[in-house]
Amino acid sequence: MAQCPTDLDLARSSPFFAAAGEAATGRLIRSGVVRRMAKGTVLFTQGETPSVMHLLLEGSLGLRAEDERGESTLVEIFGPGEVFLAPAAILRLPCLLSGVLLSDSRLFMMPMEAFRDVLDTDPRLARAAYELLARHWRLMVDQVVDLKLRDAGRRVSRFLARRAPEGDADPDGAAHAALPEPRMAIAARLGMTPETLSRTLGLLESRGAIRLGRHGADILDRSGLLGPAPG
Amino acid sequence: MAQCPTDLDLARSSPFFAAAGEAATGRLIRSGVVRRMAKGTVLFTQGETPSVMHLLLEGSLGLRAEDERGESTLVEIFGPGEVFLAPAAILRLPCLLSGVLLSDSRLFMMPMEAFRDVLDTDPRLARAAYELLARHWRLMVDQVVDLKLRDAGRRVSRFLARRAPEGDADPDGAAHAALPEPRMAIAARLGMTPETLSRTLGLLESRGAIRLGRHGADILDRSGLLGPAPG
DNA sequence: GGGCCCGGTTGACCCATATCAAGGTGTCGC
DNA sequence: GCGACACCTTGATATGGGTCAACCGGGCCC
Repeated sequence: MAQCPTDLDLARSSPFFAAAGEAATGRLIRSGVVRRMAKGTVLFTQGETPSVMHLLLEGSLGLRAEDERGESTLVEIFGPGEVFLAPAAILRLPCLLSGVLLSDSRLFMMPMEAFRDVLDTDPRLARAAYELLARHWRLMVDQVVDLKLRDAGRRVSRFLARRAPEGDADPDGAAHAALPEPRMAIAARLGMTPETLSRTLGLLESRGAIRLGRHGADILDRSGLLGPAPG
Repeated sequence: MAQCPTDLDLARSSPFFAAAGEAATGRLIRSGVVRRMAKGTVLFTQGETPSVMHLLLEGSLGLRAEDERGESTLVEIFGPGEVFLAPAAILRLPCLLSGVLLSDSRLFMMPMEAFRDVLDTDPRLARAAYELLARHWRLMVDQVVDLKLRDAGRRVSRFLARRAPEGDADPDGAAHAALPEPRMAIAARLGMTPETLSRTLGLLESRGAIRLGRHGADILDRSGLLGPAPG
């Protein structure tokens, strides 16, 4: 009940609510609550029709898919500021994926009904929704291309490069890519086994392209990451 | 210039325009034209900012991705009724993919500016847009899961099963899956080489699950398609 | 109608990555 | 501080599917 104001301010400042405008944001914020949840918590489950939408304030969430045999993988890893379940909410369909917290997190949760009500009446929320979906569609397309066209080395390299801030002050191009998620999760996201991820990171380090640390990697030589040239 | 009325009626009856409502549909229809284009035509090119949106009336369009080395693949194959370039239009970003006709086709083409104008003012078009994007997002997620979790045999089997009408009258479960696209295109869509696709289809046929024809396959035994059991 | 060309199939081989199996190493509870 | 466990890495082997090359077969043009 007693929600910390800073949490709600954080929610307001997320890209999604920023795009949705004051009116819609106010209505949605009033309808929801902020909660802290532990690593491993399953927020929604593949095949179930969700009843709450989630905005991640802090932490990390993985979208997990399970096939008919019970094998599972991570389709995407999202960080703070992201909103989930919009497609299921919009299409009134069961979730395609489960949402699992990869670290202790803080979330803003709003009832799906409230979201749909505001979506129907507020054009700016509709706009925020289609912009969000367009962005997420592009993320998935990028990943399909990655899986079809690039080998393990290039996939890992691209993943590291995208995690490291581009405009780094260091002229050497040194930048830090945080990797707080378990290796297993990152490997699944990249469509490979943890063993292959480990070996690939080792190779990159031995070439001097990166330096591996506890919870991340320093990128020492961006051009040394596995590019188009044979790896 | 002289647009055939039946073409425009066809456009009106597409799921997208049906969801967009009369007003928006009328405005968009007036702003665009119907054109016939030959197989192989590139409607839009990866990296370029598009200026027209396309609605496929008849034929087949492939979304092609090319990586930094010039290798390319097909991310998705779409049939009549589908609308393309919505994400690029919405985000005002260059195309992530090229659009190539896989067969002679008829298209309705409307200027992107018109689309954006109506999108800003008509809530029903906004709704059609986010429903379209939500659906397309789910298609891409499904494909990522396919690529990460299922082997070639299962991918081909799922592809055939989805192409064949579910509610078939024949109690044997016999149904026809049309495969008008070149094998090369289908193989790329499924993330494999034409050779592997050919061998996999051959295997399915030798098991009596399908019968291969000129431009399609009859599914003789749905349960004989490669399922969870070892292939 | 005959030859040519292109998409498709078939076969032999190979490689990237999965799989299986130990062996580290840091962290957390006691 | 010490044990134990979880996570990660490293090593050896197996394999699915890619690659390369030869071989169809059918459509099309002359």
